[in-house]
Amino acid sequence: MKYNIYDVAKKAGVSIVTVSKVINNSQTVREGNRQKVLQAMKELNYNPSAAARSLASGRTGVIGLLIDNLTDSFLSSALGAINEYLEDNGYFLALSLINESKINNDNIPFLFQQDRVDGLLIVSPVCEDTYILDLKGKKIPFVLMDNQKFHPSVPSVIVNNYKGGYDATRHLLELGHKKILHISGPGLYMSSNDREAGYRAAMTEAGCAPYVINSSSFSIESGYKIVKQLISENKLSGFTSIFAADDYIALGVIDAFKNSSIKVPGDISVIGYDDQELASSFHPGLTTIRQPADEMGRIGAEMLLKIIKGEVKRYNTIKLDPDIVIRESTAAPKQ
Amino acid sequence: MKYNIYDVAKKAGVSIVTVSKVINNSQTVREGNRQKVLQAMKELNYNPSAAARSLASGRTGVIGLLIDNLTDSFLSSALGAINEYLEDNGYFLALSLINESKINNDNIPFLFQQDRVDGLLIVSPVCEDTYILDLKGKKIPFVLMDNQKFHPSVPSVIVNNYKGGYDATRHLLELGHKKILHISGPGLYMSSNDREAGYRAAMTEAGCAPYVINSSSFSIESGYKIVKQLISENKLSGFTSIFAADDYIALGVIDAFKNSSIKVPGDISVIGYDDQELASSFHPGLTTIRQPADEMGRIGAEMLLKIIKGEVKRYNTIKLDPDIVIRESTAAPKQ
DNA sequence: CTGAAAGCGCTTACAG
DNA sequence: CTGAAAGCGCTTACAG
Repeated sequence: MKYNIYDVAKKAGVSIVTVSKVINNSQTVREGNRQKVLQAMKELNYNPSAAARSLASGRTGVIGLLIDNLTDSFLSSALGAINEYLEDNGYFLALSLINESKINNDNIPFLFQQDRVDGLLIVSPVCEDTYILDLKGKKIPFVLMDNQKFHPSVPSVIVNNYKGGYDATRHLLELGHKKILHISGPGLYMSSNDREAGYRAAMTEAGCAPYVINSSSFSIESGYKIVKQLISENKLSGFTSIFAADDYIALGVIDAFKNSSIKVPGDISVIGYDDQELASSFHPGLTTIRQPADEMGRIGAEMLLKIIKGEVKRYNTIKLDPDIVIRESTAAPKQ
Repeated sequence: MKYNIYDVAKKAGVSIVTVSKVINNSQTVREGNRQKVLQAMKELNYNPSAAARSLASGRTGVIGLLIDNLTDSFLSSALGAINEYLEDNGYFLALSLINESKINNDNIPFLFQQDRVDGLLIVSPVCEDTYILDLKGKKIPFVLMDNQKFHPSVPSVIVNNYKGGYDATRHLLELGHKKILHISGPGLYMSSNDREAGYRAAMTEAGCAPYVINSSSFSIESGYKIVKQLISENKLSGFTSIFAADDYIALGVIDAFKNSSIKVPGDISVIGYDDQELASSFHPGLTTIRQPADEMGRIGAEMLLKIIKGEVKRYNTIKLDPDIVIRESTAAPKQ
């Protein structure tokens, strides 16, 4: 019941080479023959063997994706775009969920085997240095996405976090806020530092003094705790708005305000970062900075395929700009 | 620089058959030879070609996973367990993100090709009937996980939603609540109906009258809207607690209460379902029913491998029991 | 326990 | 535009 390329060739009355050419969309096949082959393939319900094609051609048709966290709706959205682009181009996606903390030289991910994948997409790595060298040594094509550090010789697509931080602050400034508190993300992440730098630049430019508190993690709990402590120490007075380094922190901040009967945005405005799915779910809806996840996914996948096909020589980094999404959590300060 | 099995055989001073046996962990290799082969493989940094192995053996070593949504922390946790089990057993995971609404006979997912995968894991399908037939026809082994309908002839691992609904209600009853409102999930899902049935059984058993409102979706927004409307129509009075069909609904419910200055659990208790990551993030922490996601993932993956290896003849459905996780959102009713 | 031989199903120069 | 031939790198009976 399972047919091979010889069965198709016989049925179509051509050689297997011609069948192979039809399978591979080669232009050098007479239209009449192409039709005969197509017809035969259909009648036999023929599917070329992926293994045989890989073995003969040296290509696998699979792209590996390394990612350590899927709960993030930003990543999940990027993943959707990647998957779509890849399928459209005849590749398919193999997943490696990694806990980066567990990676070391003895424990190189499964997919890092030359013949398993044609290329690798590495999403939001924290300690990318660990494998960049390994990958380069093995000559496996790869693209970094949403990476923290800048690697001049590695193709990557990242988001302009400086601009995001700047725009978030500008939004608050334009509403009339002057005392704006920034809750920054973990210093481990370049994105945290960039967002903070954007905030500082906007503040300085406007002649306002920056105030920054550091959050130990991008989490609801952390935002909640920070605000609770600020309130209990009475250090919040004077601030009319908060720019949180991400939506989770912002959500925790707002939760703390709700539990303390402080109105958002009536008493204080809050802006987040990422436009997670949750940002629009609670009331008030969270004003935030949207990262172009879909675009990032598509561009990264596109870049990788180009590298694989050898259409690209110079590796470059593409930096995408975020947008602001205005909802209800920000408003002009009370007079 | 890329070596094959002949290079290893020559270096080790044995035939390629012996090398192959070492690769495949065959027991019939003299220990001394095994060591020589292992040594040679190491020195040459040899990796067997996955494509060649697939072609020769007819096995691919990849398991396809069909899933349509990754933002759910329940699924994401199951996925982690699946991934781990599969890697430990030498398989690797190919992902197909599908929008089930787009599936039809002309648009059968990519992975449904006999020679691409050794088997398929189908997680939380809504309209599984569409492909069960297709898959059976193609004789691709598969396991359904967290499926809605009961398919006697299909191996699957599901969670006992009836028991979850019953236990959630019992918890409230035992705290002393009598007027318990249930916000049920979309009727499209079997899980919604089962949870509701569990609720009704517990209520009836306790001699309490059930009250059910239907939520059109498992979402924060929906829970929020329902409660806001209940409050505005003054229909909430009398109820001392709410059992929401999932955590998202519960979170929306609590959010609405916060915005209306109704205290949880002081004025009203709320229990959710799923133990999403978010359940413990907000204040008060949400009491909820935890689904054994890890266990489900591992058992499903295990089942599939057994089927693939032919170790299983009878297909059966495994039903797992959920646990209750008690946090701060439930308490005894006010006197 | 070991190995010679056949075969898995394609693709890729190459010659025509 | 077409096809004969070689080769991709393994696994699997089978015989010894």
